[in-house]
Amino acid sequence: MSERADEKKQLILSEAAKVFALKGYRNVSMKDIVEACGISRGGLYLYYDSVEAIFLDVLKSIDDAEDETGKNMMAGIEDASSADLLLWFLKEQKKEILRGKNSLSIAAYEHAFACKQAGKQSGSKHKFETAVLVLEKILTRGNETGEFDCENPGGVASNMMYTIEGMKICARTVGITEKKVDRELVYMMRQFMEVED
Amino acid sequence: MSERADEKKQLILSEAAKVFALKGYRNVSMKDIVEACGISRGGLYLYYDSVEAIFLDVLKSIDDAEDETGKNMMAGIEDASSADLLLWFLKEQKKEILRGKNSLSIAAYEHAFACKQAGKQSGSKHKFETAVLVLEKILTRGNETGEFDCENPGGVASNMMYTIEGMKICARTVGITEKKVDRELVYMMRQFMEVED
Amino acid sequence: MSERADEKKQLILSEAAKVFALKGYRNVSMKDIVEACGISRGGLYLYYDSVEAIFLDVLKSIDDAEDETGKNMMAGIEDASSADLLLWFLKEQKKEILRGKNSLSIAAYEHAFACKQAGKQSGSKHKFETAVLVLEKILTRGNETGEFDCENPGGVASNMMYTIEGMKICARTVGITEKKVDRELVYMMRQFMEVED
Amino acid sequence: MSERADEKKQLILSEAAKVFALKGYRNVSMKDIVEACGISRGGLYLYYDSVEAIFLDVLKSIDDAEDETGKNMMAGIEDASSADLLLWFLKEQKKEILRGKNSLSIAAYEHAFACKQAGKQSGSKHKFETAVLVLEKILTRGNETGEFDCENPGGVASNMMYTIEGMKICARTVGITEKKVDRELVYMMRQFMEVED
DNA sequence: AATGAATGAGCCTTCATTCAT
DNA sequence: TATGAATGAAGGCTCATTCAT
Repeated sequence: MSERADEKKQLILSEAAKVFALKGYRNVSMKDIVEACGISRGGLYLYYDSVEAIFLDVLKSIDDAEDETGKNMMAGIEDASSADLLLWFLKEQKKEILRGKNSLSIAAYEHAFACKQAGKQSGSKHKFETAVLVLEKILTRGNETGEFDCENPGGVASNMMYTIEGMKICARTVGITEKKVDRELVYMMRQFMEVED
Repeated sequence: MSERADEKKQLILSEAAKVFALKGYRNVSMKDIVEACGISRGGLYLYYDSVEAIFLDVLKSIDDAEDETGKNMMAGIEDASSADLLLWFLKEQKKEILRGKNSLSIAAYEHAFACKQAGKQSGSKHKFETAVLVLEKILTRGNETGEFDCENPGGVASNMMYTIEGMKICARTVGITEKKVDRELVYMMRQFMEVED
Repeated sequence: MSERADEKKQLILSEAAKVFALKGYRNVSMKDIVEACGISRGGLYLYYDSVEAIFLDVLKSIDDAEDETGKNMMAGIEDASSADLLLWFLKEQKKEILRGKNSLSIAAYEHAFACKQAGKQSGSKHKFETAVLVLEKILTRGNETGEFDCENPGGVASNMMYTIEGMKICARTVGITEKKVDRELVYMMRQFMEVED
Repeated sequence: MSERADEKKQLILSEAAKVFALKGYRNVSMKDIVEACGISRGGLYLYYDSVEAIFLDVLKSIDDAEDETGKNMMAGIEDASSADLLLWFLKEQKKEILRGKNSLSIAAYEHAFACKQAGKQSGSKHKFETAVLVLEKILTRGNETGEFDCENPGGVASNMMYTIEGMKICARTVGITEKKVDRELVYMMRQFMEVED
């Protein structure tokens, strides 16, 4: 693919991302994206065959960006305390939980469901498992440094991520308050460390 | 509404429920339901104006049925131990988590998202909050009988329900195994009672 | 037809007349009439096969009633002056012109057009021609009594009715004011009699 | 709008005009127009959103054409006598009155009624008022040149147009003969000029 | 590469009409 | 007679996808 084409794809992805954040996945038609990008219907088809193809690429590009951020973060604070790492991690999760619009999460859920219905495999698996692993690593390190006292880092990590995932979905369906999120996060941390209110 | 019409509605609801379980919410058209029910297009409109109206009634009829079951269960085991009640509660949740197809949960999520996008209010809030309350009541009673040792029943209940909700959504997106569910449930119970592996 | 059935038809006609006055002809469906009459769909079909059949009967019943009124009026005022008769006639026409809603005239036009399109004959011909004849008779009598000075009563009568018909249709399309109607009527009368402003 | 699109619109308008002339306004569906134009359903929607939008544009294009003709006519015969202008004007009106099919007038009436029922404003007002003004101007000029003797040109003009409008509607409902039209026109002209039979 | 007009399938909705009760 | 549930045709509209330019 030429450099020119690559730029075009970037344009499409960044505009499409806004559309998905605003309208979810199921409500987005090729027309929406075409209009958001300011290109022609046929032009879009030169790069992507379907809304789904675009969405998958949007997700991928965002994941790549997040991985990058994550790595930089990790690298930049290699000498940070485990508690700091944990706080950073949970703060990110909290942001994601509370980010209602401007977030692709609803679109991602919708897409996952559409895949399920069609018998396809959605791409969200990797993201969740990665988060569990990162969390587990932080806990383990905290155990080593004596910051945490966590018998079963793997189990705790996976429990925490399920709870966080539960809050994420609840925020998008039944609703949740920031206070509630904070309470849950503190509750989780108490399992292996001292937290003041 | 005549009894005749009521029977027809029951037919529609039960057939539609199967369709929603199979195809989710967004993929279901009036045509799908019409065909599933073996009635005419116009005939369906005599009873329901839209797919959404049908879906809401399907949900309601199921909730009613569940409330009924729940009450009977509660009544039938009023002298059951709190531990038994908790086990029954968690077993129900586990079933719901693992019930992939044959479940309306995906459709319910999709509907909640569609509501969100349209600025409407989905009906799932009540269900979640009720579950938290039931769980809290069980925990409190267990404290009183000395079966459980749970300092903060409200907090634990809400934490447990978020975790369960997280597993539910994960089961429908990234996938989850029964073993994993069991491990999480045991982990949760360990917070306030003795559980053997 | 039994007396019972006749009463039912009367009910239908009187309710339907209101509907036609309100919604015109083309916007009226069997359902509208059924609802207005408070009878069943099938019940209506026992008496009338179509909206058109009902409308024609409504027109007929109204024409009959008007003929009756007209005859009574004519009889009751046989010794009235021709000028008085003319004034009564024009007053009736004015009322009809200005009666926007609450009038079947739009429905009648719509029906006539529908007939035209379908190659049928509408029933409005008779009404118009009758009016011309009545007017001509009044003018002729006025000539005889010396009240009017009208060389060509037939021509004037037909001219006046076309003008009145023109105002009627304009009232329903481009709009017309009462003042304008009065001015036109006075203008017409000046052709054969003295009229003060 | 590109030239290409403009041509397409022209095609649609000219085909649609035939359809409206043949079937009136209320009997015309998008499907009718689509078939008349030989294009696809979706294709038509690229240019017009509704039958009404098409009809309004048809009317407009015809009005524009008529304005053009009128101007040319006026220009070409600036030195014509007022009597000639009047004759031309009345001849046009006569043509319009007698043009049964091949005329959009029924459709225009139907549309006006549909607007009335829907509480909208139909566009026919302008046309009528313009005609009154033109006629008044002709009469006034005729007075100045001594060709006519008309005390009240405004009143006469409006009276004439109501009568003409009456004939127009009668031609489409109760029917009218050419002879009858001629007689009326002569009758009107006699009000302010000498006319031989 | 890029355009955007055009297609046609598919869904939604209404309504005249029939028919078993 | 009377009911009103049921039907299916018909019309409205949208959208993914293609294709000539």
